Amino acid sequence: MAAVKSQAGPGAMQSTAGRKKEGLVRRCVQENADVQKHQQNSILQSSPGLGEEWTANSEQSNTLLFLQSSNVNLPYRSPESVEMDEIMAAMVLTSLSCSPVIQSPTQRDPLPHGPLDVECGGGELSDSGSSGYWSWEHGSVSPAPSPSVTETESSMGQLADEGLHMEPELGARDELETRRCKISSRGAYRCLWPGCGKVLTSRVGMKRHIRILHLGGPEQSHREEDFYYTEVSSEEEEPTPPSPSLSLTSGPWSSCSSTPSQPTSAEAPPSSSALSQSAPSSVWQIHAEHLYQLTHPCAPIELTISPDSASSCDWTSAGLQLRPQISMSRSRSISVGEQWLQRNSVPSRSHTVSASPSRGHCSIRKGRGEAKKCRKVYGVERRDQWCNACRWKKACQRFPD
DNA sequence: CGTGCCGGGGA
DNA sequence: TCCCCGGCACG
Repeated sequence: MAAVKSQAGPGAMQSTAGRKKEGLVRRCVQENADVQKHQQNSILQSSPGLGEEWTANSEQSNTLLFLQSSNVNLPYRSPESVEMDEIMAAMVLTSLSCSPVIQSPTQRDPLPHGPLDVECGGGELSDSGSSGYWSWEHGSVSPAPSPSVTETESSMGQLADEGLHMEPELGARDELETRRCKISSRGAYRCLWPGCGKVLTSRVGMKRHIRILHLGGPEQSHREEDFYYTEVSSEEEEPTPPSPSLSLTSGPWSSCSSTPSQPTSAEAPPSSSALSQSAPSSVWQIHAEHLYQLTHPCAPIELTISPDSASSCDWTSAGLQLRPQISMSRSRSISVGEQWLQRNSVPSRSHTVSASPSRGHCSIRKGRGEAKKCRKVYGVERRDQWCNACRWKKACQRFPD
C-alpha cells in the first residue's frame, strides 16, 4: 500500500505526454503487483503435503512469478522485489534451458536435484516445458543463458528498465519464433478444443480439423484455428510437468469456475487416440480452459485475494500475467489467439470454453481512487496548472492512484 | 451531481 | 502528436 503510493511520486511528476498510456496501464497493474504477489505466496505456501514434488515445482513457480512481473508491472514494484524476481527468473530460465552446471545454487530455494532430470535432462533440451526462450540456440555458448548470477544482478537495473517495455512483446514474439523453429522439426499438434484432445502431426491437418469440426465452418479467420491447437513435441509432453502449473492454478480456478464443467475429468476426449496422452491432453485442456477463463474478466482469480480493489482491471491484467505461464507449458499461438479471442469474444461456438460473460459488463474502468487529482487540488479555475492528462481529461499523471 | 477518465475525433 | 470533449462510471 504505502509502497504503491510512494512510487507514484517522482515518476508521475514529470508529466510528459509520452507517459500517458503507461500511466494508465500502471494503475491497473500496480494494484495487481501486490495482489498477485500475495496470491503467489499464498498459493505457494498453501500447498500442504507435496513434499518433494513441490520442491520440484517451485522452480516453475518462480518462473511464473517472473513472467508475471516481467509482463507489465515492473515499474511499480519495489526495486528489491523486482530484483529478486529478475534474479530468480534469470536463474530459472538459465537452469531450465541449459545444462545444470550453470546454475548456481545460491539464492535458489528449491533443491537442485531430482527434478532436473525430469525437466531438463529428459527432453532434448529443456526448452520445451520452459518457454523455450533461449534454449533453442543450443549453441553451447549462446549469449543468452550464460550470464552468471552476479552478472545478472549487476545489470539488473538496466534490465528492469528495458525489460519493462520490451519484454512482454519481445518475449512473446520470441517465444513464438522459437517455437516455430523447434516445432517445425518435429512435433505434433494438439487440439485444444475442450473435449477434444486430438493430436495430429500436421499443422494443416490440425487447422482443418479445428475449422471443420469445431469452428464448424470452412472459412473463419485463420488465426482462429491457430488458437485452438497447440504444438507439442512428443517428448515434451511427458516431461512437461503438469503438476506445477496445475497445482498452482487449479486451486483458485476450480473454485471460481462459473464454468459449467471442469473439463479435466468431466470431458474426456471422445476419441482419444493415444492413451498415453490422455493425461497430458487433459492438462492441455485445462490450460486452454484457463486461458479462456483468464480472458474473461469474470473469471475467478481474485477469489484468493482481496476483493476490494479488484476491478475489471485486475482481471484483465491477471489474465495477462498468467498468460506466460501457459505458453510456458507449451501452448502456442496464445497471444495471437487470445487477442483474437478478446476481440471477437468467441461468439456462438462457445462450449465450455465460453464461460464468457459478455465482456461488455466488465468494463475496463477502474474504481476511482481517492487520490486528489489536479482538478481537486488546483480547482477548475486553475486549470492551466493541471497536468496535461487532467487537462485532456485523461488519467491524471501527477496524482495517480 | 461532481469527478475521473475512456474513447473518439479534430487540427 | 497535441488537444479537446462527449459520455459514462463511480462515489
